[in-house]
Amino acid sequence: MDTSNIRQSVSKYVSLEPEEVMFFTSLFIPIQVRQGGFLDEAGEISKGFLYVDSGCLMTFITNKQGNDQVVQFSTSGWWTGDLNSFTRQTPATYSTKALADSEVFLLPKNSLDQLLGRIPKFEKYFRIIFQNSLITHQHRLVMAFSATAEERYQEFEEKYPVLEQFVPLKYIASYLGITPEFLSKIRRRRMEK
Amino acid sequence: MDTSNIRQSVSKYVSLEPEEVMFFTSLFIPIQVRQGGFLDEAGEISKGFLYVDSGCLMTFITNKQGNDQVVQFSTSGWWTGDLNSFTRQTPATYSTKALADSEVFLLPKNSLDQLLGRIPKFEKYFRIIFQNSLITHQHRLVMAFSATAEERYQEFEEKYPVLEQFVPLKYIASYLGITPEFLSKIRRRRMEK
DNA sequence: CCACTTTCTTAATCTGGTTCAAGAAGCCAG
DNA sequence: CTGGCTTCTTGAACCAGATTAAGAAAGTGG
Repeated sequence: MDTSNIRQSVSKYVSLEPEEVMFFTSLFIPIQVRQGGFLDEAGEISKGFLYVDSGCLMTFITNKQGNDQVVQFSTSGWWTGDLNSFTRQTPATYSTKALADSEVFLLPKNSLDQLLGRIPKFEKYFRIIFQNSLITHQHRLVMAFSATAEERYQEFEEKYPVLEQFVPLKYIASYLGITPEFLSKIRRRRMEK
Repeated sequence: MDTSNIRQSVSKYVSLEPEEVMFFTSLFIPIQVRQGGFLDEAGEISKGFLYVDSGCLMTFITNKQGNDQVVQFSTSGWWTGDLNSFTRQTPATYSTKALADSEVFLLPKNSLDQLLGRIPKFEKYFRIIFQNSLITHQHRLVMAFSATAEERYQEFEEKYPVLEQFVPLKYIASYLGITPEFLSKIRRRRMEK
């Protein structure tokens, strides 16, 4: 499997020596997963942190009522996984599955520890990854509380036009924090205008 | 102003040489702020990243309807600020003000850049800070979408018993994503049981 | 210690979004 | 091509929480 995508992602923030590149790419476990396949399952300890090379994943939690609540969609170039389970090696609350045939790099906990120990520059890389993700999450939280479902849907469409092509609407509804029925209603209201 | 609190926070994740401690403490600007005072204001470029040494701050956004939507409360040992404005030096969307007389360390952008350049160990420190904050935000998002206001209030009380002592209820309501009137109703419902 | 402002509560009414139920439309696997 | 599964839509009844308005309580500054 080709590592050019992830190497480029890293080189956007830190520059590496050739032997460092060799080392870091050797730590990843490449995984090919078919649509519907799972990469991590709630209840088990997270297998690792996940880099999406191609395809699309969703990370979600199954709540008490038995509904899947989408926490994040991840397309190529994104990291995902259950951070808490991963770092503390405790049973995961989130599951991650493929919404399309995908190519993923899995970075197990001890590999990340090795990586950070040997090439501290990766601390910077992940610091920036987490920082950006944090900014996004803060924004989503504000939107969840102060925007209507319709406004959230509109922003979603503008931000992730590609996702709308192939992600089932019920998952988009879940990501937006509404029921599929209501998303349907919003979409119709739209068409009528 | 005493830097022992923040030095301890850093030493929890990275160990520093004495001269490194000297350097990093020299970069912070200590600020004393009275209850109600502002540390950052939406529209302006963030003055810096904020470490709360004592007291309590709240970071919030004023939405179109003119209501303050609380993004975060920060008590001693917490970092806060408008990360996006801070890193990109663009006008802030969030404001930060003191909910009690507070002692704060301000770390301006160029000081942080210097710090990370000279002592890369701080990349690790902030990587962990952001990572933990991200985990918390993901959880809050899930709760926002799949728990009732009452459940969220209960969790808030369990997690931040101290905050409830002195933070005005209207801000707690805002943090929970509900109106003060509804929080009032929840509280009464509680008492009656 | 008194006016003024802010916070908190209560109650009535209203609404964005849910729930339930059922049909229509896709989408495979055999 | 077809039977069965999952997704999507529609509509009616319903509910969690918002809005509006008004009074009570608590700060706070002069």
